Amino acid sequence: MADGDFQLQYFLPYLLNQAAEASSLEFQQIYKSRYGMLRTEWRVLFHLGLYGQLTASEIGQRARMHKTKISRAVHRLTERRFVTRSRDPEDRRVEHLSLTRQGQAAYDDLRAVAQRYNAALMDALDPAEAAVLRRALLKLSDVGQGGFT
Amino acid sequence: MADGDFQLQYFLPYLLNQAAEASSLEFQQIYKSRYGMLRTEWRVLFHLGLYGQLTASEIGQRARMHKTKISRAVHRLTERRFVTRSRDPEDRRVEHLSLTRQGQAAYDDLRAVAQRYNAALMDALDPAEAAVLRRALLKLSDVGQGGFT
DNA sequence: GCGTAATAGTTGGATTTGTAACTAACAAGC
DNA sequence: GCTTGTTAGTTACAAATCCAACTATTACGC
Repeated sequence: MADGDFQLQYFLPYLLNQAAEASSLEFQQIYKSRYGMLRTEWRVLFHLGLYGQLTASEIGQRARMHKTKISRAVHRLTERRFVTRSRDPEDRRVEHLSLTRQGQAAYDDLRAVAQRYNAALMDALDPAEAAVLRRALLKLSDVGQGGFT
Repeated sequence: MADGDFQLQYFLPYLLNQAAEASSLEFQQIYKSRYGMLRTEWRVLFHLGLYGQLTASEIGQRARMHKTKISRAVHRLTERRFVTRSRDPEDRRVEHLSLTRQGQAAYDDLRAVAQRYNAALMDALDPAEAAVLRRALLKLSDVGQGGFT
C-alpha cells in the first residue's frame, strides 16, 4: 500500500464516531433540556423502559457501560424520582431497578421523540441502504467482544 | 405506531455509538500505550499527518472538535515534541501547526497500524456492504450540519 | 485614526469520566 | 464453619471535558 492511500474518510472508527456524534446531537439536546439528563442517565432510563425491571449489572452488559457510570446514573435518577430500587431478598447484593410513574412518563415522552427523530434520520437514507447500515453496525458492535451472546 | 414498535436496536444514534465505541477500542489502546496519546491528540496528529500544515481552527472545522480541545491537545503535542507552532506573519493571531520529525514518525507508525486495523474491520463486512456503510455514514455525519461546504 | 465587532487561541472552574480500591454479600473447597 | 475467591455495587481521587470568560489581534464603519 502506498503512503497516500490512507484517508481519514475511509477509517471506519473515525467515520463511525463522526456519524454517531452528528446524529445524536439534536436528540441529546432534547433529553438534556427537557429532563436535565446526561447520556448515561438517558441510556439507563431507556433500558428500563424497554425491558422493564433490570439490575445495574444487567444494564451494564446490555449497554456496555461501566458499572460506575451506571451507579452514578442510577443515583441521579433515583434522586429525581425517575427510578426506584429494591433489594433482591434471595441475593441481597443485587438491586432491582424500575421506573416510577414519573420515570415511565419521561420514558414515554422521550421514546416518542426518539421514534420521530429516528424516522427523520432514516429519511436521509434510502430503505435498502438503511437495512444494510443496520446489519453492518450490528456486526461492528461485536468486534472485539467475541460476538457471543 | 404501536408502543412496542420501538427497539433500541433500531435507534440509529445508539447503534452508531455502540459500533463506534466497539470498533475504536483496540486501536485506542495502541496509541495510548505506544505514545501516551488521548483521542483528541491522536486526531490532531492525524489531521496534520494527512493534510500537512494546518491551523488550530482548520483542524476544528475538519474534525468538528471544539477549539478548547484542540488547544489542549496541541499544547500536549508540542510538549512532547510531536508538533511545532509558527505564527503567521500576516495575521499574528493564527498559528500554523506542523509535525516534527518525531511527530511524523509517530504518525507514520500509527497510520500503518490504522490501515491494518481498518482492513481487519472491513473483513467483518462484505465489500458491497462496506461501500454502502461508508456512504451512509458520510450522509449521517452531515445531519444537522447543513451539509454544505 | 478611533470605537465597535469579529476571530484565533487560551485559561479557569465546574462537571463528568476513568481507574482502582473499597464494602457487603454470596459461593466453594476443605 | 472458616478461609479464599467471586460478584454487586459504591466511593475516592485523578484525569479529561465542557462552558464561559478572557487576551490579543485584525476588520469594519465612519
